[in-house]
Amino acid sequence: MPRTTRKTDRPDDAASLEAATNAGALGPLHAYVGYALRRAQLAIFQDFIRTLAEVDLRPAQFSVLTLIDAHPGILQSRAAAALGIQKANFVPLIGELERRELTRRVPVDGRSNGMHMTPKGRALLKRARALHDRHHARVTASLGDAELRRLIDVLERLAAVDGAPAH
Amino acid sequence: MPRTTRKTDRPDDAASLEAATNAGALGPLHAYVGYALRRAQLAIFQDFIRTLAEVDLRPAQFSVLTLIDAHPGILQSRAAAALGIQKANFVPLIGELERRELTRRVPVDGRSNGMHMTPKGRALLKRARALHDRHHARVTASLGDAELRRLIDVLERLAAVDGAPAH
DNA sequence: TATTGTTATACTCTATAACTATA
DNA sequence: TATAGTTATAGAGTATAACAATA
Repeated sequence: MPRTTRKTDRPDDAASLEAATNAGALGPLHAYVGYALRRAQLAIFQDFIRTLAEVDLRPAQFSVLTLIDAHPGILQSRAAAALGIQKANFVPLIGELERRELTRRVPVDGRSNGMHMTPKGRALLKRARALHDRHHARVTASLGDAELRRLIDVLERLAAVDGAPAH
Repeated sequence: MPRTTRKTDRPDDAASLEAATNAGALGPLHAYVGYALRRAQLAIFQDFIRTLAEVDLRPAQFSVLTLIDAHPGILQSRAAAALGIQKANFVPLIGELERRELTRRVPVDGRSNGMHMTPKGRALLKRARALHDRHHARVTASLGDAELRRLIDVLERLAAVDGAPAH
């Protein structure tokens, strides 16, 4: 049961943010896109993290494997930039993947590494992707097909605000 | 009515997920709601953090001030729970706000504190809210009014997946 | 000179356990 | 016995600076 705030029943169509205020327990926060985004992202990631625990992967590791699988031989620097991860922080990330023999670094010239999946990495990614797809179906269960497409479209427009890392 | 299951309940979702694949530089990641959510949230928060820097507030501090202002006297524990912040992590957060004389803790019984805004806190929040509103207008500039309402609605449904912190 | 990968470091956010004092 | 607040601590994630080797 969602909170019967029946006190003030005025239509209150003011165009400002304040209009949607005083509704829930969070006050104006309820009307803020950034706040709603953060809560949704946290909730979904929590589900995703639990989902991936079965294959001992965290979201960032999953995204790296997915990217390498889609772009075999991609340079370390390109991969890091594409995912919005600092190259310095990327080093221990792929170091762990390589330690587990899921990926391989192959020098392409004296200073660059191409990144590749190992058979073991491909096998694990296949399992992880199956888990992800069930997770994805679960969290989007309340959304229609068109609604989902619109959501992704809107999110990508939002991500394009100035200050977003380029990729 | 929510779910548009046209055919059967078979894992068709996975197939449609793959369909939107191979499009961009990120491979399948482009079709994943969680990934799109994370990128959008990061981009918007980056803009928000820069926006609030002018009043030396971080997003969490802004949300605490907003909550206290909407619910004067709210208990520390209730506030932390409402914002999805661990009570242990809430202590240094409000300690800093109190050190800056923006909020005040008033004991209501021997073990509970009611939280209140100081005049200084209200004045700063007013400035912060003006900054926020400009930020909000900026990041939602590409969205129509109805689109914005739909987005918030969808995000709140997504945040309701099992595993989300209660509030 | 600019770029790739690397190390070291620091700061924020988050999570847990354990303690105290009160109810 | 349970709750509110606190302390301490550890783990992620992220950011910057500096460096070596190479282009």
